Amino acid sequence: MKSNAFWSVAAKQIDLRAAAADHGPRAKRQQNPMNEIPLIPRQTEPERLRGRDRLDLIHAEIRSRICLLDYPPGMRLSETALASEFGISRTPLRRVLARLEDDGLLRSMHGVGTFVTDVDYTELAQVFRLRRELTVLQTTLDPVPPSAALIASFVRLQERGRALVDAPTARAFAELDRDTFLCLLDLTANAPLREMSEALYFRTARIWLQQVTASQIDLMQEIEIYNDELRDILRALRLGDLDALGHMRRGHISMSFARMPVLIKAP
Amino acid sequence: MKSNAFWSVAAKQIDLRAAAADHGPRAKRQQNPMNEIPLIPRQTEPERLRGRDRLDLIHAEIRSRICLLDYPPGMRLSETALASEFGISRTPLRRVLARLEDDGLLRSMHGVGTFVTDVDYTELAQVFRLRRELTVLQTTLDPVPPSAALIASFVRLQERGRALVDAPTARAFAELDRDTFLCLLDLTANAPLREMSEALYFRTARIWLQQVTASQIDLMQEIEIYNDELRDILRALRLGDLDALGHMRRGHISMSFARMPVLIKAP
DNA sequence: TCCGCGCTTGATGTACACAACACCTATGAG
DNA sequence: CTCATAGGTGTTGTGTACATCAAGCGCGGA
Repeated sequence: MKSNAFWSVAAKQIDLRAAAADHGPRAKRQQNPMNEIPLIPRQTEPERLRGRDRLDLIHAEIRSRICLLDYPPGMRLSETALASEFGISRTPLRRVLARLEDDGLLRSMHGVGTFVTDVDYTELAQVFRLRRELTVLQTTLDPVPPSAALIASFVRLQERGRALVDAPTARAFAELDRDTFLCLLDLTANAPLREMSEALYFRTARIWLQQVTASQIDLMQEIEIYNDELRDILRALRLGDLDALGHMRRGHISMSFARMPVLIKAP
Repeated sequence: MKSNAFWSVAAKQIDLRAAAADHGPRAKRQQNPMNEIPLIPRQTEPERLRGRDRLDLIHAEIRSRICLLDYPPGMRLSETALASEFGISRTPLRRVLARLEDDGLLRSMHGVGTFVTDVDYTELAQVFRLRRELTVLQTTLDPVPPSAALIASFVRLQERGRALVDAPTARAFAELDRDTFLCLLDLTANAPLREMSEALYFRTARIWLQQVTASQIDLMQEIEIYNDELRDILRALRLGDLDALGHMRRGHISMSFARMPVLIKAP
């Protein structure tokens, strides 16, 4: 009997989360409209996807668990346990873990185990410096005029940010930041830039949450700053001034890194 | 009996090529100095590497074959044939192919086969625009002062470029361009930037060679232009003026794309 | 008491057989 | 003669048993 704990219990929140946040983990999936038109949309078991889509969903799920510290750095992941949880064998699961290892989130050692990686200061600084520059490119390289739907999505994000003041939660804040990032990724049509920016974001997103949890960063102050940032971005979005938006985000990212307490100095 | 045609016949050129060009396909391999110090350097069978290094070598080899058009776009690759050639099973080979698929060089379809991807004009233009910007970052983000060894390597590259005038070969030109690119990648210490730049380069490197082979680009003219570029870069290297180097390269990349005849317009 | 060696144990990595899938071809009905 | 359909055939994807490796543990000797 396959223990489909994931597909039955967690499928609801996953579907919601993935549908909203999964803008493009594999951007190379071009739509094949003629290929599969199920005459009867099998809603009896919507949880069982086919082929590569299923692995993409599992990839996004494990990545989310790592970035939300459900799997904290240094934790060992059991391949057999994960395989049985997702109802698949070790072979396809290992493909997912290999991708996560290429993303820099996991590291597997023969005979020892698969561990969630930790981020040292050097890597963190390098990723932030690169993200700082790529943020500007996201609004200057192949810019897409903000659509009404995008602005509407952003208004909802802003409401989530305001609601966060009354019920401050580090995890909800991290999810908001992730969804905001993915939403703003639609401002460029450059597919390689989108893929790389997304990979870079998820590579260090957990560090901030880690420090907030350790009470080394003031959560309320961060929420206030973030709401101001959302306000600024929405103004620029409504004006269609992508240049201003990009440079403001560059400043915010730079300051966000500056507010981080330096954990470990490079030796 | 394993048909070790690759490890015995092609091992020599592979070792040479990989040692010179393989600056870092997997940049996350941090050196573990204490782990393996073979007391007796097993030169009796140097071809059999262990664990992940072997897969990295196979990955670089297949990638090289794709970019040098040994495997032209649209060609079908047989998993069983490749596995037997490299003397391994399908399981670890499929991990290599999965990475190549993530790199955008392969596409495998269930029940049909694994094919070398073709690059359409939209993707080519997006990659070039992004590479154009990243080139500047390679000399401004975490710059490394050019060492004497780097300049010496570059002098050798320049000699190869001059020798190309007397014996013009598209393939040798492509190899020179690849080695030059990888050599200049040492000018930045930003590991994520290096990884992404390298991935982007190999994603579209074959298009130029494809067009030269089709006689749509004048090879001799390209060689002359390239030698001028190498001269300019070496001047900037000797002066230590990385800013000038980066912006000159940006201009060269931009013109290189402009000289390409437009194959297919986006529909 | 401390060091060293070998066994046990559990992990990842690999090989192989089978399932799922798509294309091709032949065959038969209209 | 044409078209549809069923089966053959070769491919990729998956499941499972086994090989390989490293860390922990216990035992024995110095």
